[in-house]
Amino acid sequence: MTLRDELIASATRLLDDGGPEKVTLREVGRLAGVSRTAPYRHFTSKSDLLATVAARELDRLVDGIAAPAEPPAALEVSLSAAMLRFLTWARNRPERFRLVFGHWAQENDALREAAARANRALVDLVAGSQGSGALPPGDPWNVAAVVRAFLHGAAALEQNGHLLGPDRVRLDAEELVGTFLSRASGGRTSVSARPAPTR
Amino acid sequence: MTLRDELIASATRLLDDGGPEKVTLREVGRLAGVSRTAPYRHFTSKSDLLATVAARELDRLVDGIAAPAEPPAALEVSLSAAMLRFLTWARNRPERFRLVFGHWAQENDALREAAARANRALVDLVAGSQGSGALPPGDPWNVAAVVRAFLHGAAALEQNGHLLGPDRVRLDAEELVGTFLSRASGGRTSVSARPAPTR
DNA sequence: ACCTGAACACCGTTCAAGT
DNA sequence: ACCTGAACACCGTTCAAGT
Repeated sequence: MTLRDELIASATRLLDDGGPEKVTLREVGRLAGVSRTAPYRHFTSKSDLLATVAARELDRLVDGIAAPAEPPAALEVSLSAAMLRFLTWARNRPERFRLVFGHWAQENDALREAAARANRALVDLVAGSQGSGALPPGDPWNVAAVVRAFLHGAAALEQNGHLLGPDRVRLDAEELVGTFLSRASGGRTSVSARPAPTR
Repeated sequence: MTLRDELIASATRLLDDGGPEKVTLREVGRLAGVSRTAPYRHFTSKSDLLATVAARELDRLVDGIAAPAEPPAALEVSLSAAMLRFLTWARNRPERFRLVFGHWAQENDALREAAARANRALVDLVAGSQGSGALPPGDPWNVAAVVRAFLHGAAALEQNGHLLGPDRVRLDAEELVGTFLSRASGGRTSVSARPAPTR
């Protein structure tokens, strides 16, 4: 394991522990057994280090979510399962979710590439679901963007406590997936499968 | 105008200019013609100051968006117009959008109250649209949460550059509203009204 | 009651210097 | 080629002291 990888691992641990502001280069270096300026030989800045963490996590996420089910499932079930898996990930790794899908002023090549790959995987799932009638027809990029927006918002609002029901009861993001999909399909299907837990 | 209001105005200006990290208490004080520790007589911390800015902006937003149209419009047009207005606000005031709907660890009373008010306004719009058939039936809190999640995600992903079409063309959040609403209503209506610009 | 100036404990980043 | 230690220019926050 190279020092670069060690630094990424340390940064990820600190991120999970207390968000980006807890990821100080001093502590990252200390955890890797190195000085506080050593990270600058491997990353141009703290922002660059975090972008690398984000890119790695997004790649991992796509691998975990887009993996074919065992045994192979119908495509609309795959879409629903993928959506639920995404929400589970966002809930279990809130800091990573916020980092990966947060605000990136100057973008990192690896992160942009990972985002494009994630998008393609979703478009494929959506197109498949349209073919089987679980989603209505229409430009798959547009429909995928609606799905993506819904998922992102559900995860973000749940974390921020903005997903309120009557009397400030917090709503469950997973429950919304059922509402979303049944409305989107015009009542043609109703899916309520629970996802296998992501690692 | 009290010093407290002056500090809020200064903080808002700095926020629009360069995000929360540009809102330094030193500069907030300087803009208000006061020392850098003076804000601590009016806010317990920088975070408390920002929460107050967020609460004010959210109140303003609800007033601007939930205002009855002139002349009065059908309810489903109101919902569509409100959604488009929200997206316009988020695009024109990206830092305020991120602040208001960002991560709030220790919540502020005023902000929580403003969020509840915004939620109620949306639930009313959704319930009205269900009554006129523009949205399918179902628990209005659930349907409103889906609408809210979609809107939040569309605004956030557009800002983050994650809303990609084929060949990395950036998709238009407003276009997605049409897709979202026509799918949600099961093709019963198709709305494409453009909103009046928010100030 | 409200404000100030100095001070404290942090940051990210740079750079000359070491091996 | 890679790492270090000191230094710089910032932060938020505290606190004794002023009016």
